[in-house]
Amino acid sequence: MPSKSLRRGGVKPMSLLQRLKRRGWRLTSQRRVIAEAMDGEHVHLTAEEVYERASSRLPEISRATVYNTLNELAKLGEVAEVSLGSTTKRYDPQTARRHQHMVCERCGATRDVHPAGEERLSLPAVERNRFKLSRVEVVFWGLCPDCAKNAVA
Amino acid sequence: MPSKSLRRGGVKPMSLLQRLKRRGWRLTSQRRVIAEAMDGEHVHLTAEEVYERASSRLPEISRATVYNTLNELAKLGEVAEVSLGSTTKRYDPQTARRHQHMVCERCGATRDVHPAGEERLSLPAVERNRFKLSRVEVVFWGLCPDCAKNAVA
DNA sequence: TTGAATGCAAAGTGTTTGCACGTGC
DNA sequence: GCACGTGCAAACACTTTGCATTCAA
Repeated sequence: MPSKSLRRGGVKPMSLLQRLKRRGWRLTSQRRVIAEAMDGEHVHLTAEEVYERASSRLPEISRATVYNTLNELAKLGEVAEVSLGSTTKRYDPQTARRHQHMVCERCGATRDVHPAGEERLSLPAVERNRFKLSRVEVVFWGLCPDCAKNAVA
Repeated sequence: MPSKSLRRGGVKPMSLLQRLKRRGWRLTSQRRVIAEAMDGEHVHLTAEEVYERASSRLPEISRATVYNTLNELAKLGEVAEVSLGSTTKRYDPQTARRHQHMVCERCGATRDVHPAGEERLSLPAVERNRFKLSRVEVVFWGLCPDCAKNAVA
């Protein structure tokens, strides 16, 4: 029986670590635990959260290394910096598959969403104001099931 | 001859200051210069930029007052906090008319855009994952005319 | 008059950086 | 071996806060 990700019609994407190895990225233990800490779907950690996860596996790691590494990964395009409401940066390792985000206004829970290829990059000429558009970022806001339940009161 | 904003079919919106007076907001000189500093279309200032503009008119104003006031205006819903890439908050006084943003990836120039009422709040049920959606935020990224010109190289 | 707003300075987050030391390739 | 990564601590950028003073209503 095929795995869920295969059933959805795609090829299972490489892990972040695999992608970095393939690039010939110089692989230290610090970089490995960072890459492992932030991999997965629906994962959008802050630098501090990456640090917590990484240092539970490698206690001598420093915050500076986490910050440096996250910046480098972002520059390489292997993770994406996302805002999602707060001013604290979050990092999204899902760069292979174009997607958007859905965020709970109450608790901040965030999920990746994959709309059916609709979002066109078009804008009426008057509004476009001679900008050359390259991408559009979409965030859906609402209440997650748990918060919606408790919000009835 | 009607003004441009009238020709576009809308009623000219009240200024931020007018809206605050109507609310019976306690009006100090500091609050007045802050409201005047950040009003207008396509205006998305940082707190520091508001402070600069305000203190050029009222040199004794303090940053703390600017920050306190911006937070209060945001809580009242009279300005919106927007992120737009950087980790520094920006403040948008255009709360009357629902709109989105278009940002230059190179220089950060930001314009309000008003799409033709398309953005539906729908998402396939599978993707919606039982979230109760309330709004969608859209940011168009690209190059402004000036940066597009210089980017040919 | 009085509760609310202000200014100052200190403290609190989140992030970057200079430099000596350590290490993967 | 050496270029590059790491750790530390200090610096930096942005924002919030405690408290005494001032002021709009």
